[in-house]
Amino acid sequence: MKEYNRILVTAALPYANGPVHIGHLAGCYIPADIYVRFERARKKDILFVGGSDEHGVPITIRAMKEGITPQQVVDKYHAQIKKSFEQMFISFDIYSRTSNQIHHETAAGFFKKLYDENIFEEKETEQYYDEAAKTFLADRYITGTCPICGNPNAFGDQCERCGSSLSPDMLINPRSTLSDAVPVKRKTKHWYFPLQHYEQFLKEWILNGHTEWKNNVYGQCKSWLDNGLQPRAMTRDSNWGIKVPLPDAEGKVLYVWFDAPIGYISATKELTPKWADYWQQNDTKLVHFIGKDNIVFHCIIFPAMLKAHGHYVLPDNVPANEFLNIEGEKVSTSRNWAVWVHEYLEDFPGCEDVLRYVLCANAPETKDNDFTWKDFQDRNNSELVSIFGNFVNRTFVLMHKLSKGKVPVWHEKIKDDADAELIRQIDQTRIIVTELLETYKFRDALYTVIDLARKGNKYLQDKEPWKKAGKESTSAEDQEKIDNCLFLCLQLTANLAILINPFLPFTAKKLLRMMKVVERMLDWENAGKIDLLKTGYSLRAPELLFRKIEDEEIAKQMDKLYQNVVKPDTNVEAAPPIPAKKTEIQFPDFEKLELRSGIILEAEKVAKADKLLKLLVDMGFEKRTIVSGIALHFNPQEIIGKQVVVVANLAPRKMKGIESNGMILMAEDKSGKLYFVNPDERIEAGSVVS
RNA sequence: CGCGAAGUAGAGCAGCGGUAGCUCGUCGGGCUCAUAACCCGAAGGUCGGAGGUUCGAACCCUCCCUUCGCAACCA
Repeated sequence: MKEYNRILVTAALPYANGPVHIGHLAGCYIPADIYVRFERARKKDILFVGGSDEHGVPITIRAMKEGITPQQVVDKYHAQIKKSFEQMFISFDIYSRTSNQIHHETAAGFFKKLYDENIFEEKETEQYYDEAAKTFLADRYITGTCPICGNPNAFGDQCERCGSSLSPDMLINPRSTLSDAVPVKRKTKHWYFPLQHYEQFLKEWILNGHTEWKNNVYGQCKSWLDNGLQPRAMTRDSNWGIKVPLPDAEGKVLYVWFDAPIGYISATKELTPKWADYWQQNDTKLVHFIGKDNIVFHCIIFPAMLKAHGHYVLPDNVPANEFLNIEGEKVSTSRNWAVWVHEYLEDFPGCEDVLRYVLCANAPETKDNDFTWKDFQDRNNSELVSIFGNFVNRTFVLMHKLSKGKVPVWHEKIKDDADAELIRQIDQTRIIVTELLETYKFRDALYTVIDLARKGNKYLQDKEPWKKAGKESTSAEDQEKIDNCLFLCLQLTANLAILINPFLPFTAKKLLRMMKVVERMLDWENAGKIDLLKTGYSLRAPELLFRKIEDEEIAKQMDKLYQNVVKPDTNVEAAPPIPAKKTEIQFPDFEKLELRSGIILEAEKVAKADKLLKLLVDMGFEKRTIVSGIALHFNPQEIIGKQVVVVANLAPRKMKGIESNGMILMAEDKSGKLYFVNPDERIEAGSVVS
């Protein structure tokens, strides 16, 4: 393994378009923080940088909707997010923001260098433009009728009803979601980053060089690399973002995924004049903590950018987590199906570590996991309170009862097998936890620490010091046994403080206070030692580390979750009265349509497509193949012989490799059920409809 | 459509060719210094489904199903 002399840790930049929820914490901030605290305790030279991602179209749209400026939007959420992280003790060395001057300069400079070296390809394309909102439209902001299933509210990139991926050109009657205007095509120029030139390099670096990366990360990278990389536009038409630093680039900004990862660099610059050591010295270990949706940007695009720029180090690892669901359903900020961190902090003051614990113990490290309030309560009450907290508490209570509140003497001569085994376990735990943390297995590491407390409980139970002390007067021999037992339990408590510190820093602090020792004791090199608390040292009275969480509190949270959720809104589906919204047309426009009646002769499902039926329709003068997205509504057998109306002069289109020559007219009710449109009596196939 | 990841007891996970296991939870018993730990015992699984390879499959192969992610939002 490579020797590193310094470590740079980044956590994904949260988008300053809303508050953070527990999925964000579980995804990358808690794992990153655990790792950083661990390495700091090992006295490594390590920096932890992060910040808010404050550019991109959704912010401008939110600003428009709320009638404020984009800057006001990001100011509000940046402050809120930063505060949530601080309160959760996420120990960033700097939490910056991409709207900073220094970031604008850094990102623009990065772009300019690539431009000057002729790395970009300039391309002019036609894109939809909203003349009312005076802006180019991202695919997502164009809606229209889905050509596959007829959903009138399909988006330019995807139809959410039938799941087909689309491009804006495929939409029938496209409209802008911003102004409802009919978008027009306009020419626009953009700068493309030729990812394909870095394909060989990336293959070598990742597929051969980083086989240790997590399955989900490695698999995703392999998939991209095997499919071949394409040039990717690194600029956008917008006025909110980092201006493209070229003379002929009015109204152009950097693509957010070009700008955001450079934010890691800018934040480091802002933090320290020695930033270049962390980014440009080969002996730096760069680690990106992210969620799975971000894998491609951190493993493919950003490294390719860094490589193109030159001089920069590439990530040593990208331990991406999967997603956290809540009560069985995926987090949705728009439906308000989320547990917001700022609300948790209000509802459970002093329980920051409980959330840190639960989100780590149940972290989505290998697959999507589920957060439930019941699980939250159980883990708190049985693991934190009953096992960890209880061990510490009974140790302290016994120490005050049986050893006058002081660390007792250790009598080496009567050390027995149980003592030796406990000492061995303490050191063993240190070794295992160290290795697990080094390999980003935080869930297992945390379990191992809790398990040590469990072993402590067992040791105490087996020794039963309270029994020996129960008599009128305790014999000297018994007192020595009590001394040894409590001595080891206290040393174990000190070790627990060190080992739990990366995970539960508030708890570690409390333990320090109870033991009246300084923060330095938490240095990782002290783990495994059994002379951390000196004989004769008097300790404070125990304070409870954790409190029980009652059923009512959980019930309250469940109510809150279910009451505040935005019901799948029929508004969104039905609100825009589509027919009224279409622009008026002239008779010649209508005349262009050739509508004819036909009769379905054959119908069969199209293989490997859920929604498509392949139909053979008798048009009188000919028989035509038409592919129609109605398979979810009709069985092939029952529609044979059905009379239909066909748009006969629609340009042919291939679907699933079958050429479709026309379109069957269907009517749809509010529930989405489809009905054939046809003459109310049988007429000759091919008859003109007008 | 395709690609990637995942699907093992109520929950969370391990096992990845040789009798299905761990933690929590549930039920019964013992013990009691403590925010009821610890000990003993029990219930609970056709290891997503169907085929195949093998003396033997949770594990290897094939097909299928479900969930999540996937290049202009998103941990």
